[in-house]
Amino acid sequence: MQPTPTASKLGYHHGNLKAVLITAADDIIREKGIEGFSLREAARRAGVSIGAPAHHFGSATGLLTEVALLGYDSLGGALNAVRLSSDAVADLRHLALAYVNFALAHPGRFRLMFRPDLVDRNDPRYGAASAQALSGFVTVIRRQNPTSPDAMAEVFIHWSTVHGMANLVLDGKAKYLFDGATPQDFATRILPTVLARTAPFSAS
Amino acid sequence: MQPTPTASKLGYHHGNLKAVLITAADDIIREKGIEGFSLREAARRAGVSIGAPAHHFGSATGLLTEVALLGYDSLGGALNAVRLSSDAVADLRHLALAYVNFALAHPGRFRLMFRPDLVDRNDPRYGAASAQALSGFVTVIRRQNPTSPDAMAEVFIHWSTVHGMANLVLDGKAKYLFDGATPQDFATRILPTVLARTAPFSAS
DNA sequence: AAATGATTTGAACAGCGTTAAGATAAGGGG
DNA sequence: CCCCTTATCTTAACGCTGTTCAAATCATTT
Repeated sequence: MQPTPTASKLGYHHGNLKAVLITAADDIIREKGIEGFSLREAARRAGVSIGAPAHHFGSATGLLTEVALLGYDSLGGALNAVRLSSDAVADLRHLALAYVNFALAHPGRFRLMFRPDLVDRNDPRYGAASAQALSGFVTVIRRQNPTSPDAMAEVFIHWSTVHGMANLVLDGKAKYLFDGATPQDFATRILPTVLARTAPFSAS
Repeated sequence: MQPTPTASKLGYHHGNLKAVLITAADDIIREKGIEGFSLREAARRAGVSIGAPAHHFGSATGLLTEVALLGYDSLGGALNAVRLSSDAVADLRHLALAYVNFALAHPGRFRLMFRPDLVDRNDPRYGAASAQALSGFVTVIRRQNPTSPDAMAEVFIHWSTVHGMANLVLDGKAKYLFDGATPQDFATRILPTVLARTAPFSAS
């Protein structure tokens, strides 16, 4: 089992404050978005004093970095949940759909994950979490074209496209192109037809 | 000439406070990024009291919205400065290059432009500014395929790709794929070769 | 039982955006 | 020319924020 201390509730030391603060922060971000987050509110929800988080995370960035890492895990989970076929083009479309849907389903987490001012990019776990989340794209590209020396360029292009779509939809920019479409419209109706228009990249 | 009042300097009313505050805010964002901005510092730089901006902009969002609109203008200028040829694929690559280079050259403005929590998306000028900035993409796509009913889908795909690239490079994510490449490396060396791999979309 | 080390508290500090009441200047109409 | 209206700016206050640090508390080892 986890090294969960016996005292899971109150007391001067209530055992797993660190974990409780992380889920509190994640809750706030889900409910009110990144801009609604504050270190003090996280402490309040954890039922602890305003100075307590500093001991575990050093600063607000430290706590938010944990939430962001959690976000990369869940994005990786969503992408790795798509069953790959033998059709690379179809696979890439499914991955794209999963990526955008993740952003729409977890806007707070998604936005935080790509806010360099709020997370510690030097955390060694960060690169690993990023790479793991993208492993699906790498797998498909590599399988489609095992010999290409710059398969990473193709991964980057695909990542850029889906990441750009996710951001533009999330920011409400798509409505300027697709007259007044809501994000929900977009995910269920527009995006599949858009993705159907993407062409496979020219094989090298 | 502009209705610039004679008193360009001090005095209880120093005439063009509104314009001065906008450029002060733009300066701060260029120097210290969006997170380094504060309404009070903008007031300080304009040599005016901390409550003065409220009268002209209502809130910090009001001032930042002006800066963002200025950003859309400059982005539009950069994109409209690329000379279009008769080769649609080449044109799209040049537009992509200009888009990413704009983001790298003006990271503060660029980030602000896509921060829905900091700008007033309901400002009527906002949609117009967005559309104008993208007009280059629309022109090229439309010319390549005048009859397509959903040319907007293709515009959206291109916009997504370049917007995603700009964000990923700006956030330092590209280094995970292109081992330790700096943003400068990326703009001058990597991006052109990456763009060379993008394929034209299948004509409908 | 005593000492050590890890947690948490509580108070303080500087900075922030916003608000409202008052001071100041500019301009128009008698 | 003077007064009055209106726009502009100052000043002070409120509540919020993240960070820091000495003191208090508890768990654990010695």
